[in-house]
Amino acid sequence: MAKETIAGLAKRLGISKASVSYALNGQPGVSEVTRRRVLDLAEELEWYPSSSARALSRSRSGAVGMVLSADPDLIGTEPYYMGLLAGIETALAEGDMALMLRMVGTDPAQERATYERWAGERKVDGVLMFDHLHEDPRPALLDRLGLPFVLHGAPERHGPALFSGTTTDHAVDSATIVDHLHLRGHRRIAHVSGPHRFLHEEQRIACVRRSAAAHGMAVVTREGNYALAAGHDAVVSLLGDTAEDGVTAVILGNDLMSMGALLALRELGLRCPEDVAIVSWDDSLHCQLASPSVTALSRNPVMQGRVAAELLLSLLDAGTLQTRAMPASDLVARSSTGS
Amino acid sequence: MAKETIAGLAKRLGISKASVSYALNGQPGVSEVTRRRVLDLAEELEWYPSSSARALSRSRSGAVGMVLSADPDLIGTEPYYMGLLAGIETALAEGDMALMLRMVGTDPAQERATYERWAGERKVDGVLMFDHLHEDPRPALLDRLGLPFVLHGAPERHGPALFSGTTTDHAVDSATIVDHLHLRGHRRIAHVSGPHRFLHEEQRIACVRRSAAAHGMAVVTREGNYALAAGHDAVVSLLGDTAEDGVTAVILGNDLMSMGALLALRELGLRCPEDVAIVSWDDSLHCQLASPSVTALSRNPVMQGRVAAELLLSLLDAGTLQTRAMPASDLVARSSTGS
DNA sequence: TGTCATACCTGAACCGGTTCAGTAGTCCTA
DNA sequence: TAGGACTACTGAACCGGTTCAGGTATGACA
Repeated sequence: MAKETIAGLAKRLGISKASVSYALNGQPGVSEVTRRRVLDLAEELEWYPSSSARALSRSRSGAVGMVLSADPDLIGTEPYYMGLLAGIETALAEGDMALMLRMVGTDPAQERATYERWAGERKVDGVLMFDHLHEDPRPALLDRLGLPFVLHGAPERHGPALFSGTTTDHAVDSATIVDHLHLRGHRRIAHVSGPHRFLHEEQRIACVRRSAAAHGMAVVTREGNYALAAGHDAVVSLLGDTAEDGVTAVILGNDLMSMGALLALRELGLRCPEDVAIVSWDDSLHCQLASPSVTALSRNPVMQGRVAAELLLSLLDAGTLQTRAMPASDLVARSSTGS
Repeated sequence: MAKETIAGLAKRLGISKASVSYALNGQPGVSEVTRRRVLDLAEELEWYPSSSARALSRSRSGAVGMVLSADPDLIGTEPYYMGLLAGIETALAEGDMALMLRMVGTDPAQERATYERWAGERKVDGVLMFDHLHEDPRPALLDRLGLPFVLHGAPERHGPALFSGTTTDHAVDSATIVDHLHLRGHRRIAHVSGPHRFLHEEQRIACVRRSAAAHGMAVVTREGNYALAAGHDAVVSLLGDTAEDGVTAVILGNDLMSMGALLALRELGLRCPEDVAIVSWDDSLHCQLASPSVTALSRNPVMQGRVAAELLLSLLDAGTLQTRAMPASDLVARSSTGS
């Protein structure tokens, strides 16, 4: 079947292309009876607007882009991103926007090159980004490129927003975790964070310190990279032969490192939660299924993705910069803290 | 900065748009010195072709689409798809194609509506699909819509291919699993498959039966839906109070159901692998981390995604229908079968 | 009756590329 | 020296929408 076009519809109805366009887009300039005739014919012939023609004349691509940077072989292990993606996609679909996905390696230059290309080719109308970095070059880059964006996990700021983004109150989340441990009698805890280059990890570290200090608790910190082995190694270094300080609880930056921590405890002959308690800063099926099951902060990635996408949509069609605070996360108490 | 266009380049160089276009696309019709001048200027001005203009005039969108149908809240639990996605995306990027992702619920009508829309709007040049269904309406639909596609997990066919796709030799995979169990002394096994509406599940059931029969082993089958609870419930029904037959090993259709099976065994007070062995038809971190760790068929989703995407690329630019057989999967022997 | 506002509609330009048909100039060959 | 082949280039049409400036017809009002 040959594709119908606006010109085709116009010819069949004996009217001009312009009228057909006005009718189809609900714009004034056509009578109700003409509009109906156009709409009926369009439906009958299964006419759809050509997305590229529309993109060209409207200078809007109708798509937003998202770059996932991670080792392709490890990407499947992060359920958090899949959840985000699901939330993002449902919100975008409601706003009639398509999602363009790109996966690149861990080299940050690739992510930036992708943005440059997208902007140059006008392939996406906006971009969703994650994880604010220390001295993050990306906001300035995107501003220079004229690409609207939303940063999921933006720093909290007082005063007017510099860009759209979602924020998380790390102080509340930290207090939730630390209080939980304090209540269970822990006085010396460890915090194995993700990489320090992520701003939110720095903030978490500071907030955990503050919350602990308020209870008179001591904190040791280690830097991990979110991989299983990092959690494992950190725990070995904290609690193995060379350890001197009596750490009785470990907070780990994500679910994978928490799993690594459990493995390490088993190797070291330490019982969980009797000897050492474990808390994960990210919930997932892994935390539920592990034995012992792991107490975790539940962050609801689907909802977060949805909110981030909604921010982007409103930025795109109203130009309103805004930040939105994520609701505080709930702690799901499980066996690893003796609950 | 105002966007540069081909017309702008042409004006600056004092030549025609046509020459600029030829020069930029490596087409004949311009002298080498002109080509260089165009290329140099384009680089200097950071010119990129407008994707929508190009799409319009070439009648090619430069994107391929993929619909993931699943409950948004459960999508994160299937690492297999994330791996596929990663493989697909890297292959597409090499072929300079963008990936358009759409997530819909479990209603198959939504998937079909998406294809209709994509075809009507000419938003994608082709589509990647998964999981051949019983009497699958999708190939016929896509043919009618004129949308090229690749079906990952197509039925094996003798004779010319009706469409492009990847195939898996379920007989080999089944034999791998069944032989492994036979070798360990199991004579009565259970097979908890995924939903029968998937063709590959039917084939797996038949192949397991055949492999088992060859060894004189008996097989009981149950149908699951890939969810944790399904694996749990199936095992309870197979091995709980009401069970009569002495099943000593259970094959589960994916990693989640395998985890459910482990939970059920624990509840029933059965030891794994001493009382009952478990094999998962899909490997993942869950299988590695479970205790006992679960013997699983490793399917390498990243590679599979890559192959599927390559098939689509060659279909799009050469029109060659082809099917490609996936290499046989390896069985990763772990504790759940006493390895 | 003339003037004006309004509703409805149209031709043409435009978005930014690709591509076809045609022109001029050069060189080779008979 | 005419003819043909080839190279380098150009103007214009085209892809399929959107949108602007204008053109009629109609009715309201003075």
